[in-house]
Amino acid sequence: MTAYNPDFEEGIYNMWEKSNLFCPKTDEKKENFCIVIPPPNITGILHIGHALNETLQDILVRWRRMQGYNVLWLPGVDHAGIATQNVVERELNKEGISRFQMGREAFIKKVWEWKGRYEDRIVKQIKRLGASCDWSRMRFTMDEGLSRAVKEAFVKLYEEGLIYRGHYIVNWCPHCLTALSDLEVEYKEENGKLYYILYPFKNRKGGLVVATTRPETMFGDAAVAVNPEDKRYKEFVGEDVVLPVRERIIPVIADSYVDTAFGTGVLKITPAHDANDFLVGKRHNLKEINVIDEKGFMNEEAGVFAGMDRNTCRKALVKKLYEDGYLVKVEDYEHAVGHCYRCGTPVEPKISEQWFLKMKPLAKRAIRVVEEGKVNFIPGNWKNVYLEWMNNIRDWCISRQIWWGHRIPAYRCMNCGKYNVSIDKPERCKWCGGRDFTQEEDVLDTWFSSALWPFSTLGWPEKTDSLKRFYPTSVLVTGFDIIFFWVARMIMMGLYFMDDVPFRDVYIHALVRDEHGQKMSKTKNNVIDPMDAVKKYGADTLRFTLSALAVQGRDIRLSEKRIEGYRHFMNKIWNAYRFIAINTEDYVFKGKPDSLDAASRWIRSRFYRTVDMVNRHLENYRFSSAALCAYQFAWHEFCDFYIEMSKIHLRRETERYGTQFVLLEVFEALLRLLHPFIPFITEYLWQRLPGRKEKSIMISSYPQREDEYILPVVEKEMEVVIGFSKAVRNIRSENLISPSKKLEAYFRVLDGEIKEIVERYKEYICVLAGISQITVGEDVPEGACFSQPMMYGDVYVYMEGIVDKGKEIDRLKKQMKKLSETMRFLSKKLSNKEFLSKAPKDLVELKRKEYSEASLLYQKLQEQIEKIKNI
RNA sequence: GGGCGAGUAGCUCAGGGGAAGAGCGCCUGCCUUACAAGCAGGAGGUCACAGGUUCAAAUCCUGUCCCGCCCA
Repeated sequence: MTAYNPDFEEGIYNMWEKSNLFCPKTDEKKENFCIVIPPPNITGILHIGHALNETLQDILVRWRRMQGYNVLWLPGVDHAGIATQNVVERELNKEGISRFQMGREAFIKKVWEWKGRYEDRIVKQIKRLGASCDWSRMRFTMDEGLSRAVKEAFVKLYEEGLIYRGHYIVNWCPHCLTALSDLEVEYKEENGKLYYILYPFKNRKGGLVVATTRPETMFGDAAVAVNPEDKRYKEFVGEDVVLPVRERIIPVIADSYVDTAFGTGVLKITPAHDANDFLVGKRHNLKEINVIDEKGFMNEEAGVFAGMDRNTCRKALVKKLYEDGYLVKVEDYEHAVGHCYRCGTPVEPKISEQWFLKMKPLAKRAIRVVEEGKVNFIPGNWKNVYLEWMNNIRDWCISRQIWWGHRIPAYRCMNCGKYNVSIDKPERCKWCGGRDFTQEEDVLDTWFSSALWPFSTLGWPEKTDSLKRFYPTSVLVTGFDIIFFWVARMIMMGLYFMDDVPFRDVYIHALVRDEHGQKMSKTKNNVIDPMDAVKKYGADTLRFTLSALAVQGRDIRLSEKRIEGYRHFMNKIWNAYRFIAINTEDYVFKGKPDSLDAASRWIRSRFYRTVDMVNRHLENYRFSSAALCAYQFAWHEFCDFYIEMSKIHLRRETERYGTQFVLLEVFEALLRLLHPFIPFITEYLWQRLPGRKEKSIMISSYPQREDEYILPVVEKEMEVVIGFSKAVRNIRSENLISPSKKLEAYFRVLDGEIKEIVERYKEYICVLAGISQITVGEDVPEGACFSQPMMYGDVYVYMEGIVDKGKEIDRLKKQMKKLSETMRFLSKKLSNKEFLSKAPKDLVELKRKEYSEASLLYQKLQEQIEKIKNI
């Protein structure tokens, strides 16, 4: 097969899995390396962001495993409370069934069925990407162990006074019918209206005009407020006004919260339907009048408007206000409106009883560990984002009025009505001794269980070996969108329950966008489904593309063309293998070769330099640099030059073995170097190389810097060889000389050392440049020649009469132009006294040398032009 | 309103004080027995703008303009 075809990928994965290669060894002495996967939601299928996330983790995990670490990559999925409940509900609605008809228990059963289906699907997809997770440790946020951990955590936090139940205004989603945390609300700019409404005084003429974006909440107004400093309204503070339409009497109060510049400087205060008003209400002891029900409909407080939904009511009410003469004016007004991040419905601030987790005490330490570098964000700028949020953190509303999730372990005594919080249902009420309980209906925010993930998955609250061994984990790889939702909360919980950070590094990767920088979304129809890409190009190709694009601090713009481009790299490796296989059919291992040709020593040297760079890049999470560095070596050094040069030595009996040896040696090591990025093809080809010791490349060792193989002298010599070859190639191409035409070349070399190198490696140059014969001398050759002056020496190619004198002169003149620009720049520099005195000495020397070289080349070009003219 | 990031070749992006780099695209020539998913060569950029620091700025500083994201 001459072209790469990734059909073998699935077979390779099965082999790994069957051979148990993903599980950590029990070797106590080895250093541990552990990653817990950011658990994908069970709502649907894997998207390209997951593919990036899994790829980067797998690169780290495979790399460390090969380096000899005791590696655990622990997989799992998240129950994703509201999101999952919504998708399952939508499915049921299609069949005309509502979850309320089914009842809680039957509905939960349905969701578990869904979970089973989608977990399987997601796991299959993660496997298809090549992820080397230890599947025997697969966890689910609602499995038995994790449920136990959640209860344990809740009870402890409650007992220590960090969890409390409170009467508070929260963000309420009228569609999902649940409270949301502050983080789960997305603000979007909307073109609304600002309504100016007259509230007449009760005891005097006139009234106050308030400005509001939400007139329909006025039925819940408890006061109107002005700023105490506002001279315009000072005299009215303490007066009463009459609420239009409802004709309820409410006071005028003064509160510094009021912005004098907003609207008229008079605000209506609706404590039950606005978070800020709620606080004002608390300060002034105002009544909290709820006028909108949980589904967003007006209740009886709205009088004739009762039963309308929020928006219908607004329209009807505005009309009524207008008719009755209360509506002063309406302005267009752009403002941010909060929407439920799961369903997009505008949230309704609502007063209710909820469970909260106090954040300030937990945040304190979580801030310190990041400031002190015990947790390290990469790239570092995310540290500021994290700290900024943590320093302004507010209590976390953790209860949700949904069915799918961890039911809160709080039991209300039917006798005294108080809560007993405990892991299991209590025998007796600790307040009154009652025996009859009902468990709290609410469930916990999904992120509550996710916050425990790095230790709950390792067995907490049991003191397991795994926990001892792998906590703190080594690194968390995730996207910036969940730094607050998840990363921050894990750090707080880890510190609280484990008394140590959950991970030492947090690598924050980019968002994958489409080629135009747009977020991928189904509605825009610009999604690249990772599984489609895998089917079409292979998982290796997708992985390599993603890692090559995974640059720190910038979003990834992915296009199919890009993926296709990197498939060519797989093909290149595939064909390099074919070349080696064809040329080592007779190879039998006979020990280390006694001596090696220069090309072989050179490629080894280049390889180990590459190895060093790749390792350093990976240590710093520079995935893109690491991948591209290996790519550059594999394609542009190993294939472009070494394979070409090896052809000479393979032909000679005495040298054949040594070259075969190094071809195999370096290629085998190159496969190991590339394995974390492209695990399938490297394994597939590695299995086909002779003389392997291990069962799989996965558990072979990762290449590391080997100083004894790095040979600067050989590298320097090969540089000369490549330089001469390129000069000839340039002449050939520029003069449209067919590649099949063998050329005779004359190299004019004055430097003895260079002359010696050229003489010694003539063959390489011949093969690389398509030359039949090279003559080396010191004189300028006679006859018609194309020329290419270089610092090492000048290259001349004989031609029977220069076909197009003008063209050749143009080519040389173009080079002269470049040189003269260089010379002008350098001479300016070198005539600057300050440069000569202040710049580093060796730099000045270097510039001097560059100048003399440039002028020498310039002169040579001029002479050659003259010569051609005279032919 | 506050913060963060970005502006470099036609496109996507590296680089981060000593005169510009890659991939893709483009142009030219080649099926040279590993690879046409390839090989060889080439064109293409006052590094957003304006100041400043420096012998030297794409790179550091200040400001401006655009773009994106986060928070309020």
